Amino acid sequence: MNSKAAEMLQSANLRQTGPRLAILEALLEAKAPLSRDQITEQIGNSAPNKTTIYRMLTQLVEKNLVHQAYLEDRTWHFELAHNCGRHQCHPHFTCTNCEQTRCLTGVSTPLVKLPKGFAMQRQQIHIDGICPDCRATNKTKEMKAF
Amino acid sequence: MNSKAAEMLQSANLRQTGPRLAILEALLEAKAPLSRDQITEQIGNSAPNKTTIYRMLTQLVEKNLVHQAYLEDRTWHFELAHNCGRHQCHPHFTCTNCEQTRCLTGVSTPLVKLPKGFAMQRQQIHIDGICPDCRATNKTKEMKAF
DNA sequence: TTTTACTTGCAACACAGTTGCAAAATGCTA
DNA sequence: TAGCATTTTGCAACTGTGTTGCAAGTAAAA
Repeated sequence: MNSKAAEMLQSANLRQTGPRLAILEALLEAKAPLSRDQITEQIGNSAPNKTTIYRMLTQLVEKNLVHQAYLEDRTWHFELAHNCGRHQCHPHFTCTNCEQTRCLTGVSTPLVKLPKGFAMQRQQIHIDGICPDCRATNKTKEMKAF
Repeated sequence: MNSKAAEMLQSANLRQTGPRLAILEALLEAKAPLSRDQITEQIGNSAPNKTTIYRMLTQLVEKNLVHQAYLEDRTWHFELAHNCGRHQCHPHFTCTNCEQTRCLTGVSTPLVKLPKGFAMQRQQIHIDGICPDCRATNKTKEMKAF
């Protein structure tokens, strides 16, 4: 039993229900941002309806417990709001070969200096490239010309 | 007549057709990345079918004449590949009040230093916030808490 | 002008995410 | 503990961007 999930629900003033605990536990175990589909898969047979998952995630985002990023495969990905600064999360890296997205939590990422008049709420950095695994095994389908 | 558009088609080895010239001219006139819908609107009555627009944009992206960004309103936005470095375009700024996206071509944006083993192909920076116009007129629907 | 290959438009489709509503679960109150 | 108001859930139908297959149209080479 993961009581961290229960704690988080309590701190967000949300009722403790099976579906909610399952979704939070999936996010707690994840090492990268998960799509709705990946959450369903991770939970398995007892996974809640997709509508429920989206609604739950929306609530968690509102409570600032979860961050969402919109990736180029046209799906939202969700992750717990750990390791995130006031104005930005860590950067995300998507491998153009294996198409996995991972978090780069260790790298330094200065905020862009905006021109006068602009007010920043959030800065997101997204990097495409080849991940170490794919480079090592040299299984790249095609090295795009860059 | 915009002969720049014709030139671009020639350099890309693409036949000169009405729809193609119209799409390119729309992009040439634009001051911000355009969605497919905005391109249609800009061209007006004689706008090509949406399938044609998507196919044309895909070709232009392959020829590296156009860059595309996937914004949070779930649509691709396209702009000419001007002012773009080898590994990154300028950052994009989306106002959370008026929901307009604009290019920040003047700001300095260092590349993130990736951990060992990662190879960068492209870095994209996206910033959410309030644009000067909305701050000046103070018409913000709601200032999100940040 | 003829021919060939490329382009276009249409209709049908795919698919992530949303909405309305009725049924079920939660937890508060008596 | 039983009853009740409120929240949560699941289902089905829907929305809207973007894609695909195919037949008809067009550019430009021969």
